[in-house]
Amino acid sequence: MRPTMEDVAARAGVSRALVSLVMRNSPKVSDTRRAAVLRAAEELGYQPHVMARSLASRTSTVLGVMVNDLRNAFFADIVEELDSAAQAAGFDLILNTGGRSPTREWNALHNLLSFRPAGIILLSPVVPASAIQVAARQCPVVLVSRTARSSTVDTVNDDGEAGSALAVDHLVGLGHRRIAHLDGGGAAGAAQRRRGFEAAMRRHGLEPIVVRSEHTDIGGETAVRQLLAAYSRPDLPTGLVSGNDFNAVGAISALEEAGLRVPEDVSVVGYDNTSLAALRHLSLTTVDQPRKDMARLAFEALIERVRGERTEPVRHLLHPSLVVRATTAEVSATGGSSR
Amino acid sequence: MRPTMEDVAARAGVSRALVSLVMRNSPKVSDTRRAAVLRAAEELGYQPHVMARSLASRTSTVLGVMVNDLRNAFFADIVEELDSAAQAAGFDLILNTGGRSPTREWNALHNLLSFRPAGIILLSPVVPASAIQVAARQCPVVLVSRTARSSTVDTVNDDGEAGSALAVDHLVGLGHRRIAHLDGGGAAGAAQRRRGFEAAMRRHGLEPIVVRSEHTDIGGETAVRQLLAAYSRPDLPTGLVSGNDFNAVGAISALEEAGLRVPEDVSVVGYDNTSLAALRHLSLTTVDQPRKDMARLAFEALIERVRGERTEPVRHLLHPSLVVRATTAEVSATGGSSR
DNA sequence: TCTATTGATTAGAGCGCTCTAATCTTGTAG
DNA sequence: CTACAAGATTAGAGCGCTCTAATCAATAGA
Repeated sequence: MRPTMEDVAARAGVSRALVSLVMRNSPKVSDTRRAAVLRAAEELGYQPHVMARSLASRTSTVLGVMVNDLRNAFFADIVEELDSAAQAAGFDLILNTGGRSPTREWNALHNLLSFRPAGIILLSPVVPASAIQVAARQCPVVLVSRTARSSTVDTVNDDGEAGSALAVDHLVGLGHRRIAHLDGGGAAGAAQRRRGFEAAMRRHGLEPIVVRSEHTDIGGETAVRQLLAAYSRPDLPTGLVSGNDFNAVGAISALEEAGLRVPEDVSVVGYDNTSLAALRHLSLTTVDQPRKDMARLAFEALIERVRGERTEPVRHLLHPSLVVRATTAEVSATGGSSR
Repeated sequence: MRPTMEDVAARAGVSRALVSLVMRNSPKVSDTRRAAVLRAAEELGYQPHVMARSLASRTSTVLGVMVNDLRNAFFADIVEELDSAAQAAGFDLILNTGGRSPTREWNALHNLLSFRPAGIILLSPVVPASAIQVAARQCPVVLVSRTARSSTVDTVNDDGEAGSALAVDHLVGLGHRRIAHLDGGGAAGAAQRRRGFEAAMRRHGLEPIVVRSEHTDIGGETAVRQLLAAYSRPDLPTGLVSGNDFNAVGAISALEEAGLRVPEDVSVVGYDNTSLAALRHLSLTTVDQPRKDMARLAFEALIERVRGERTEPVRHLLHPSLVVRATTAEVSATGGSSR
């Protein structure tokens, strides 16, 4: 059996309560006793039992994190950042996945709640708002990559409309006028990105072209094939704004397969600035969401609520930035197409 | 305050103990009472408090998972799989990251242990064996992608030597004779992969060429440049076995930059079969570690220990397989080089 | 010398649950 | 009708800790 506080107390010749004070760094302990307790604890290899502590103190150091899809590097980055923030602040992360299914996610959420965590962060959840509301009644909840109306939950999002606009402005600045958006269908944030694209195009007095697609490389390929079938070469869009990086990679494949060069014939912009985009082999121009900042803001918002320092909801809308790499260039003299 | 068992008991007009039995699906409860309790619980929105439960029962449903690096899709996949296995078996995952630093990892490990978890799974840990031993004295420990001698810990690894051999055999079968390995330096499993490469080459009566590199795309680029500088074109290796997929992608970039075509002039094989390799744009021939199986075996091994069904250590060494895609081809008639 | 006063220490209740052992109900056999 | 086994229910201790209030020791003031 692992040593308990009682064991340490006995060995140090003090009471359990004193050991408790030492373990919590209370200032009202004499140096002599503190040293004795610390030594006894060391000798026994004692470690406080967080669960017992949390039960007795009616407070929790546990933060629940639900990730919609860990495989998505975007969330993995956020989780890493949350983890280090939590560690620094003395909190422990409990993590689980929702597997993109509302049912599984609902289960996962329940599991988290049964720990009576101090707070919960949901990364791009797909459960209905009512489920989130249920959770919010039990502890502070922060949503990342998902909006909410409820005044009891905070949200952190990137401004998808601004992100798409960034991409469009960049392409227009390079002389492109026929620009298409390969949209992400029902994926999180896809609608925003599409709206931003359309608005930006209109602002430039251009006609937005939208191809329904998906946030996968296959989706990008298929969409480009559709584009190739629908337009004669001289009329083909010279600029593509993909819903995300995977989609962009697929689009590039299909373009090259069709004998079109990137960026000489067609420029392509991705979204998310995943590690994929940064690969020199691809060197994808893409929109970067400030992941670190998003994670940090989410964490801070949560902690503020946990500490009861704030009751007003907070809505962070972060500004993305454009990372220009090698898949975009000035539209060519020939009109950027034909051949 | 959230309702407790006492509240449910009061509302259902029974004792707390009875509620406890119902919550644990005990068969020795009359249907009438069970229904009453369930209804009361429902009405109050009662949920058992896992921590209190674990404290009282002296058992834990918590499994600790430490991930060396979540950003690495390989581990993300394993975690996802572990999560679903855990959920199915009624366990909860507590996760944290070591950030590839032994110190941070040691902290993370301590945090996990302070939950008195039922067991711990370490994914490619970098802490010293002694630290693992300390953990193993507290609860069952399973190591993934790391070997151990201690009889109290189980391990799950892929057979890196066999994996490299697979790559070599494939290339030799395609007629390649000058084959180089871009090794992963100090990365986990890199030594094994190199040994496997060397052994396989010798088995074929060929001289192994090893370039010290890293498990990154930059590493792959640099290594190929070294190769290009060291060999005249006709003598350049026609086959490359990279330490992992990232490295392979970097290698391909550098080759193409130098005017060499993949796979016409040089064939390249990666390792890990990350989602990267599967992108049609890259279509990288690579060695696949059976991640799902690895996760499942790790979970099973842990649960067996947790349940006390086994005390003998278990050493799973999984056989990788080769996924042939588009970056390898028969060595060309011209000798596979020059020009 | 005696009482405040301050700081250090401890007793003891209790967090929400489980578990053992005891108690209460039945149903059934004698 | 009694006795008793089997099943259903509950009392109560206790898991490892925290927290309040009480106790104790030591110094200072009168």
